[in-house]
Amino acid sequence: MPELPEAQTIASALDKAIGGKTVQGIRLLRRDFLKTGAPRDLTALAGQRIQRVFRRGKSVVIVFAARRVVLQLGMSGRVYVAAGAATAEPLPPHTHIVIACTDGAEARYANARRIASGVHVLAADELGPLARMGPDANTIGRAEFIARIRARRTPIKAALLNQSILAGVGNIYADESLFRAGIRPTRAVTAVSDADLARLHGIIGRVLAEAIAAGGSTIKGSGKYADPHGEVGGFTTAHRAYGRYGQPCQKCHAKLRRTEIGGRTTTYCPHCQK
DNA sequence: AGGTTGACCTGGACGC
DNA sequence: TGCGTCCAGGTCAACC
Repeated sequence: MPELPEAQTIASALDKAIGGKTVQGIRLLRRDFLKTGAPRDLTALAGQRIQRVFRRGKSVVIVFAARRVVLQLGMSGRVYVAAGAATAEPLPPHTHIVIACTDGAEARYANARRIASGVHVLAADELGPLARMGPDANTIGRAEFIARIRARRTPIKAALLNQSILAGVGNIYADESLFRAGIRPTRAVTAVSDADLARLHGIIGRVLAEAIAAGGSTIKGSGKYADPHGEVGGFTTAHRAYGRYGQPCQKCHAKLRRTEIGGRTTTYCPHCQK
């Protein structure tokens, strides 16, 4: 499930592969993935130059002079790049958009599931789904982080997952950050001190930075993530909480517990996380 | 208005 | 081996 580090890895690879290049043609293979804009808005990008590709929250944004194309990856979104002879290879399953550049490079957006996924073709000054996003979780300042979290009256984990408060944190990095901070995910924001929020802010920044450096996390099973070159994420082995319920805590050896917050499976250590 | 819940979707893991 | 069942979860809409 691509969260900020996985989206960052994809956006960086895509920027390197097609940034600055001119589009020869764009194919839309499955129309119902287009959430904003018309199919012809997309195909009309032929001949246009891709200025750059960047990440915002968990989304990948492809920038043209007069348009932006936002790829929401959802749970199972993947992007592949191919160049030269590789473009002759069959398209990966569930490929919905193919962007071919004049030099032969190709970017392919695939997505097996339609959950929380979609493509938005926006005007250059239009934000679309980006308008609802709070600041990126890896660059937000400490004071603003504390103020935005403080404004809520929910469990701390629900606040971290809320993209309008903070963009980019999903289930994996919420569980991992709260484990490292020793804060129980169910604890109300009102019961978390400023000092703990300040510490959590630093930990989230470090966890995301480490995950980006490792190329993200790959979870076995549905929507198995890999970067545009097929490399799986290296951060998975660093997981200490996510997906480890029933296994011993790596700090205290207590059995990790599972609960549910906002409909998401949540794993925590009943001893280390208060 | 903020908080919470459920729908959406389908591949893969797991059990018999 | 093959079938059935369950689980995963980001986003949005709807409701409280």
